[in-house]
Amino acid sequence: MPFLPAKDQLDRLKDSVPPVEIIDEAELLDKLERSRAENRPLRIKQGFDASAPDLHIGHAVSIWKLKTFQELGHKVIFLIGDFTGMVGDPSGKSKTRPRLTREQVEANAETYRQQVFRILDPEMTEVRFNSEWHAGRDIYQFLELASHYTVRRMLERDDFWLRFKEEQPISILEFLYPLIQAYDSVALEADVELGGTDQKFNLVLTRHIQRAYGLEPQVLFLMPLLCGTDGNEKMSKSLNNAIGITEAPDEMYGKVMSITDEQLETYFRLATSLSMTEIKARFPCDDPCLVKHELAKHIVSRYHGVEAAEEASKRFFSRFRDKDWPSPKELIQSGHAFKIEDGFLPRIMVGSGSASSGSEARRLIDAGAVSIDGEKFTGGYEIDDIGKPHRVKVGKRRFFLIYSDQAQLKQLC
RNA sequence: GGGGAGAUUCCCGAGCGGUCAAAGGGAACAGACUGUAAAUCUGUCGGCGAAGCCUUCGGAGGUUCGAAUCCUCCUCUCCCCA
Repeated sequence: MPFLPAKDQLDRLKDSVPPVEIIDEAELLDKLERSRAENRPLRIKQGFDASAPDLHIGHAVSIWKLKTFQELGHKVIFLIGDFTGMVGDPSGKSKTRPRLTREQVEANAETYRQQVFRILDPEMTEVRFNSEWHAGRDIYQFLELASHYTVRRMLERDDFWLRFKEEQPISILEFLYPLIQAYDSVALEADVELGGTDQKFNLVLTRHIQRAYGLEPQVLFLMPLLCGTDGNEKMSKSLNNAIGITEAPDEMYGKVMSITDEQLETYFRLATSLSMTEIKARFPCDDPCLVKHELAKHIVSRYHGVEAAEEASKRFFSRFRDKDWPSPKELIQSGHAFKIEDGFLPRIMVGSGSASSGSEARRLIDAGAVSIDGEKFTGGYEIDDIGKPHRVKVGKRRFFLIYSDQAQLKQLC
């Protein structure tokens, strides 16, 4: 497949979700020209931490951009930071992050593959691990790498400087990390690297190190960060504000519905493939709820298809607007049916996963969060009539079915 | 190497011998309300078939009728000096 003219490629790359910054655009054009002249795809790299293998729609912002590069005929290198994961990054205040074992890294890598190939084309993707070149390096090579940068410049990085001023610990290892990462681009001879704007420092350092090793520096694509569903922090699984790209349609839909109204337009811009004109046409809007439903459908269909999105939307309406309960059949099919021995509710709730301990279950019951067959449950902690199946609701969105013998289930189906 | 400060529940952070399962805030969960799993208000927020009991305040010992609080040692962090 012949490559498009450099300028056309650049236009495509700046379309849809444009990068916040390209360092440097002229260099990129030059690389694109040469790649076209030599009929050689560019090597487009992005690195991912091996310790947290769950990709969310915030990561997806730049993964979709990788996809665009693939569509233009370039090669994507999906780098998994397994070496760095196995060393164990001590950053993050008090607790040392656990080191990953070889097995965990393998398992995480597999999880990554499953997730990332929902977006990327496996044929044009190279999955690499940075232990390939780091694991066997001797200390001389390592010291040489370390000689290319200074403490002062390292301290320029915002979060280091902040922690330094705040008298927070910074381990030497953390200083070394950006260098280790930077070497990845040397080993891979990357032409372009993508990353969030929060990675700017690390990525700029990468160019410096590539030059030090006699390579042409890679072009950086700094991609915008997507805010989490809470509306003020960057999306991250550990902050519990993330929408995973493999989450079930209903979960995904509901989570999109829980974003704040202020984030609505940003989500349209960063998490859908709609053009700027299409998005602009919707704002300012006087019915955010309606537009949010539209957004939810767009996002769900991006990962699960249009049909699944429509289904999820219908279920959302019936469950939260009309307050319908799922039918027994649905509950059985989705694995939310539990056989019980007796009617002691706290244990039933723990068994069904709707409470993490008996104490929590009691609190939920006391707070009036539990309904059985449509009625708020107020009968203490014991269900009297266990001779027939019951539908149980805990809070707004946890439903399950309980039954005491198999024959009852058959009747329901 | 010397001197000083500190480590508290998911996170931040008060507590400095009994009234401590530990203030306050954030997160989370629930209830009410709604246009929504937005916003707002209210409540809950270690475990136990719940009477009472058990386990938690960096780790290990000790003092005391009684320790998150006092003592000893250890581990880790920050600051100042070298």
